[in-house]
Amino acid sequence: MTTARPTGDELVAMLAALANPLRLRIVARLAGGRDYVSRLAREIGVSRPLLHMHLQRLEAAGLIVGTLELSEDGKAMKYYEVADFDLRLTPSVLAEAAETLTRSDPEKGPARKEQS
Amino acid sequence: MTTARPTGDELVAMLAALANPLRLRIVARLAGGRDYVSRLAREIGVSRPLLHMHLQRLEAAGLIVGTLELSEDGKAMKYYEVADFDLRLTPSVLAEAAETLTRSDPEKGPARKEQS
DNA sequence: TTCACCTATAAGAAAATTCTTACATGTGAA
DNA sequence: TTCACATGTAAGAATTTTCTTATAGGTGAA
Repeated sequence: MTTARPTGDELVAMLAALANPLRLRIVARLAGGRDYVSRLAREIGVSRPLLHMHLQRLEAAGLIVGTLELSEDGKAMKYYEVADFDLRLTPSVLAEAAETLTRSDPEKGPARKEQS
Repeated sequence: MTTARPTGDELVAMLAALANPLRLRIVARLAGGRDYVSRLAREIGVSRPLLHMHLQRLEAAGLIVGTLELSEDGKAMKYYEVADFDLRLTPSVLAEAAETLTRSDPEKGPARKEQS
């Protein structure tokens, strides 16, 4: 199971990734089984470039995982599947996560980019 | 406790409301006790109009509740406190929520605004 | 009256997100 | 070769979100 105690920044990234109807439907679809990009695009009814962007966002947040595989007839297929996450959101959980936020903190100067 | 099974749209609104460092810190602060707008703005180090906007966003999502009260010396004070929510995010929970999404569904036409 | 508090909103700049269109690569089969 | 698949990225438009600044109203006390 993925990170039950993410840092504040990680949590924000996860929430932001899920806070979008299309991405929520993508996760829902993948929860029913792994799938590759082109097929997923057809099923959901979205252009491939757009889906590609959303998949990257979800993967960056650690909510899905992609694997590049070769099909029997030699085509490159990128399969995605959901990560087995389990997040709980309560006021106290959020309060704890907020303590590890590094961005947008007026006290410490805003949004220093983390380096490499 | 607030809505353990929100609709897809409600869930997206909640996640969007929490997917912001400043709003996360607002919730964290209120988790430690109720507070009124001006004081909260000073403590967090944000302008009042900006805080006002974020508070509205959080309240619209049902994560905090505001009450207008009169202080002893007759001033209007708007107190906010956290709602007692408890959300669990797993692939299957999200899959279920996604079924009740009304916006951005290519099949049914995108994002019809709900009326009144 | 003027000041120090409290509330709220509007207007516009700035920045981030979302989406489209176009392009480039590769494979196997007709 | 050309077609039908698969992958990916880049550029710009359109939209939304974030933030600042300015404005307006209220109370009580100096």
